[in-house]
Amino acid sequence: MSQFLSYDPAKLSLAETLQNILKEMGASFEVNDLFKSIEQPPESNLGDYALPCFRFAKSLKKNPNVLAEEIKQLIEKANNPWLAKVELKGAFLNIFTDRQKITAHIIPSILSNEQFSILKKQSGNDQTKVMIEFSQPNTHKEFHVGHGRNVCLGDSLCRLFSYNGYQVIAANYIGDEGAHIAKCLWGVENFTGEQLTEEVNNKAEWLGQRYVEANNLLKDATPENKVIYQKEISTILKSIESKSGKYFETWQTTRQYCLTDFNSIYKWLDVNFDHFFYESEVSEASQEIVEEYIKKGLFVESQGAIGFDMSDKKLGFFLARKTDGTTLYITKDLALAKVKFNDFDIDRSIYVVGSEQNFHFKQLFFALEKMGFKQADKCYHLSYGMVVRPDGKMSSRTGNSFTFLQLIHIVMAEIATYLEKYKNEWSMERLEETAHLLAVGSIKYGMLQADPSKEIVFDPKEWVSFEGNSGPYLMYSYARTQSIITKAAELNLKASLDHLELLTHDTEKELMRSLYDFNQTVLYAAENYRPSTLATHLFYMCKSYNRFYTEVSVLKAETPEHILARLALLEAFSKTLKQGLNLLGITPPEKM
RNA sequence: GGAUUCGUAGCUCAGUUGGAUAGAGCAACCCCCUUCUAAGGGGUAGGUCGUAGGUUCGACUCCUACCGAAUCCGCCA
Repeated sequence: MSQFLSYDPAKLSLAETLQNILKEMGASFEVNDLFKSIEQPPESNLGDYALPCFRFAKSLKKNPNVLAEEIKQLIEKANNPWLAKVELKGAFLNIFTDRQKITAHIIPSILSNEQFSILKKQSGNDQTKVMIEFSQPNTHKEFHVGHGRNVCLGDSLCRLFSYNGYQVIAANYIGDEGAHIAKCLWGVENFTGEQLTEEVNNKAEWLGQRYVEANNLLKDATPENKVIYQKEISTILKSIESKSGKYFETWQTTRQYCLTDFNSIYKWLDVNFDHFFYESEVSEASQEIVEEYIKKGLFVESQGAIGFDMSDKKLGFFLARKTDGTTLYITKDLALAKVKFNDFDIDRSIYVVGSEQNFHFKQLFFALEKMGFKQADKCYHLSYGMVVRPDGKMSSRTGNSFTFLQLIHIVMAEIATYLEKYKNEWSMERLEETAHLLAVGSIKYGMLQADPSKEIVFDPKEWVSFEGNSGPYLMYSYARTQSIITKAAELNLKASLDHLELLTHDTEKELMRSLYDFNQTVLYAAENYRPSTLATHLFYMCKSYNRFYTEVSVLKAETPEHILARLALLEAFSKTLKQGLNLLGITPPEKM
């Protein structure tokens, strides 16, 4: 188990030394536990690690300040090769690592790529199969920026889990059935404008508009008309669900239009799925589940409908079948979960779904538990906040939303202006390629740098401002490394590990520390389902790099040895940044 | 009415699971391109961490109450 901590060998070694010291004193602590209680001082000049001694003082019944002094002396006596100096400040011990040893460890480890497989090899996660379900768009509706956030989050999560050694199945669950589609097709039937043909661009958007109109028509209808309309819609829904009749055919073609549109967005975003589930696939199974659990007595009749009374758990009533005999979204989720557990043999199931469905998942997971699924407690709902407009919420029902394609166009326009400086130098193809990479990186970073649980206020003006903490800033930092590396190659200069002891500048030490902490951050990001912590770390890493860039010169360094050592650091940074961006789903261009 | 989440600089947000003097980015003001890409770097200014209690060596972080916001609470997904 303590092997798993070897992504930070210095801290692990310190924890082991500490364990021996405390044992001598008569207190027994696990290495793991001690490892966790070693912190980072508030400022880097205070040291590399900090150890508050209060808890040890408590269990040894000693004065914390006195104990800290005792521990300090024993650490010094232990002669741990990773450690250089210990300073005492109240009950805090500030510990300085041996710079040379850290440098000699981290740079070669990164350059050989070993650093990037430590977690995969040593985490012991390789026997755990995780299914991450995300995106879940509804057909016959536009794909708006909120859906975009979901895709970016889910994709990054897949990459993070994979990096940490898990077997990952990226799953999509398409909502291709249900009342909203019946409404949409009803809207299509009542629509007199330009019809949907092969030539229409963004067919999902066209259908989404019909859906909005249908909703408005229903809302404004007289009570008598409303009854008629509802009946018509219900007829359409039944035709779709029974997979027969004229509406079934319309459903098939329009559904396919939407799937094609979605796939082109996934392709643009460089997001891949291992498996697609469809709501229409599980509707029959969901009916069977209702039957099965009526027999088992879990589901009961109530007000003409069927469901599961959870009011004693403050979860209200789980509605499984409507009075008209059709099932609901949540019923299909029961059937889908069963397929996931039984057919895919997964150990963990993660659902990336918006926070407005928190209650839905509480009901769902509780139902699964009571239905006897052992994996129910291995289900996790990664809830994320909505993307809202500065003037309020977005809703595809009212049409008050920003589509993802609109976002792409806004960002692309801004990037085109920036890339004009290469207009005469680059081919059209290269310009387009670079613009694409920059747009994807800008959007993904924007979606991921915020804590998932919080709302994102989507202000188009903010999103095209590419300064400071933004995707382009990180990609620009990467491009700056490539520029130097290319020039070095032209001069026949090769990074060398022979002079690493020359890396003593403040900015070099700061950058090194940031590289050293990379794996710790990635581990944390996956365990907490928070790509945002990785995004923040990468930002600080680039901040260090850009300071390094302005304060010291690589190619015009003091001595030839300095050039070679700095090239090694530069390459290590470049590789780490590229790996980190990859975990966010971002591929930086080599030049921008 | 109940449940969940949230409230940190003018704005947008970090804050390593309870640690030391609360940090960034925008916006404002002032510096730095004959020097590896200025989408960069440095600096100034900006704070009663929603409010009031509690828990302890120590609270932005945990507990309670209140104020405010968002979402959800049976025939939508």
